[in-house]
Amino acid sequence: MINITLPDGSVRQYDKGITSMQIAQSISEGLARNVLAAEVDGAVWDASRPIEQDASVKLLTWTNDEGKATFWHSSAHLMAEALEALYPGTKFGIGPAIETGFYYDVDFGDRTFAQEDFKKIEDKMLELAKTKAEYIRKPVSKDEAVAYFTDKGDEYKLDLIKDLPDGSITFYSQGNFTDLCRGPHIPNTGFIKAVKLMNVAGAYWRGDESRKQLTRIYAVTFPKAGELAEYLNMLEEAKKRDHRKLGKELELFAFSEKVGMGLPLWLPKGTALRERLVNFLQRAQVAAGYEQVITPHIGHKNLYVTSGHYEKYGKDSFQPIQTPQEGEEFFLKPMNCPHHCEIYKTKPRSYKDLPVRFAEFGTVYRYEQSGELHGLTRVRGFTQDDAHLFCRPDQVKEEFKKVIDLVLYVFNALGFQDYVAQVSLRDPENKAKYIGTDENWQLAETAIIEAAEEKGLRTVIELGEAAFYGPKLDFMVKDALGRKWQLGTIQVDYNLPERFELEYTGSDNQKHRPVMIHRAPFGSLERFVAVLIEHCAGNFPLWLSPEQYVILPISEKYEDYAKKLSQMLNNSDIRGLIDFRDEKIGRKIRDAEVKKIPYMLIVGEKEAAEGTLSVRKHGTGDLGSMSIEDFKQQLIKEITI
RNA sequence: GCCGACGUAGCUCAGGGGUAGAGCACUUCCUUGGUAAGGAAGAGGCCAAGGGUUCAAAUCCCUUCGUUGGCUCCA
Repeated sequence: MINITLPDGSVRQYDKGITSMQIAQSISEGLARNVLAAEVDGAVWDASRPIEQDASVKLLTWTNDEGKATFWHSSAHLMAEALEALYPGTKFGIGPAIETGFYYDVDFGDRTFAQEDFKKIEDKMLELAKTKAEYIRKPVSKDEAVAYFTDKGDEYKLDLIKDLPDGSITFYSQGNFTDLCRGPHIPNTGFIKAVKLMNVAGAYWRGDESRKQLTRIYAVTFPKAGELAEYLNMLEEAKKRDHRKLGKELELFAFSEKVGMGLPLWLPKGTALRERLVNFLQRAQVAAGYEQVITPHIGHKNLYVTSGHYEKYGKDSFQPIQTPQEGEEFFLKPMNCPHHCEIYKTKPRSYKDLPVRFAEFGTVYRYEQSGELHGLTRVRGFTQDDAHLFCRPDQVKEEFKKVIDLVLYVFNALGFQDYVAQVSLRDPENKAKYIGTDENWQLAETAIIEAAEEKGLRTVIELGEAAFYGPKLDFMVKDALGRKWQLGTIQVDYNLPERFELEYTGSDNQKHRPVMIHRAPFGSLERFVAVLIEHCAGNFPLWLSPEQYVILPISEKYEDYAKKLSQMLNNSDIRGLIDFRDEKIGRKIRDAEVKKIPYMLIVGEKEAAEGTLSVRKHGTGDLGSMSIEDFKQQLIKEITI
């Protein structure tokens, strides 16, 4: 007999070799029907795998993330089986579960594969699922594994096996399909009730640009047909908040083929929004001891030779601007740091002066790969809310904490709750590729981790993700469609102070190198506005809203009153417009609602006579009538942040 | 940059070898109205650009540009 500890702490006794599925059955039939896999002493196992000794067991169902991942991973095998049945000779790369669903990288040889084939594959998968084929685990020796895939002619699997130690290799089979796989899997294919292929994409084998590109098929499956419908519906809803769609509808920004790809045009309303964000941050930065600076949009080649960017990015960036002067070259500035370093050098600095903080809303240009451009989140010309802090090594942590405070202040003011702080550190295996002394890195990495901890940030640590010049902390958020974007960033830099030979005089009267911290709470105004649009689905906080009200006269008889009202509101710095169109009030309200204007002020005979206004709030409805003064006060209260 | 999809009126889209359609928006007229679309008429397009096949191309083929889903990249 062995002792099985369940998550509630209870201990049950079973015969040696019991499976998680049998444990589930001993608890209830209903539970057994839903068990997909089990966590045994922390590792996820097949529900059918025998347990040979005392263990703690957590049964996994569709409601656990691990259960879902197992379900989707098994679905990937099912899809592979369907592909093999429909297209014999298909070779398979890897087919993991992802956040929602799974993919499989496959090589169809010369056959082209397109979305028309989706239906056929979905049908085949459902057909195979109905057979309730069991997923069978089989440990194999390395030789056996090699023999099987050599015989099958699948070089990708062989490539994977090459790196696996003998004795750790397992195969999983279901129906007519056998795959190299560590597992675990769901009990049988019958659990899979709904299938949807999402899209196809090219993906390099093992993520390496120099290797062959395979066809990656993304799909998602569910244990109930209704859940698929729900999921597709959710995707539709998410699309409605896509910043590219809302940006067009709300007339915030546009792109023009003639101007060039990835170069956003800010329309009047978008500009109004952006300027308010700029003013907001500028005020906060002044309060935090920053000094505003301005630098040109181009810089001499030598600036970037000194900074090292010329060597690293010269060929892959916008090409130099020539001048009538033979051999003279200027570059569009891809970042503001080198300019700010030169500002630092305009005079000798003492340790008593540090830290100094130079802030600039600096527009930069980067030649991003064409396939990378995406709405406002990835563009070729954008404005960073940049600043560079120059401080002593012993000030890094304190400065870091202050920057975190500033970022959190910005995020709070705009209602961002859902973000993760990603701390990017050196790859400990490969310290050679980083610049700067071991001691300084140690100091900076510790400072960042401690600062994040002391500020109570939800943090993930990524080893090897640091820039070559220093560790960093990025605030990551997700867009409406679940894609992750980096907003705020704080980076420590040992490289540029070195290259620009920045110094300060210490209390010992010796020259020392300052540490440079790059930081941008928004990241870039473009990306921030994009994420903000999606975050609030276009319903901006009142203080940011391009129009705060629209006056809707019942008929043209009340236009004079509307103008008077608008004048009074404008005098109190409340902005908006009047709908003079010859339309019925119902129509004007509808249009204002669609345009997401926060307040609709309806004025007619009654209001004009009493000197009041009838207020309707976007998305809420009629608030009744109130005096002009009351409305003004209410708005001013709401606007104050 | 690579793989796939797409590009028709300002917007959202239908059509599809025989020289273009809807709804909304726009203009004019009627209507002067009370909390999410009043009525009528009109105007608007080299069907992304270039080349080819054809008696005939918006439609089929090729190239380019742009958009888009991924991959790689992201100072």
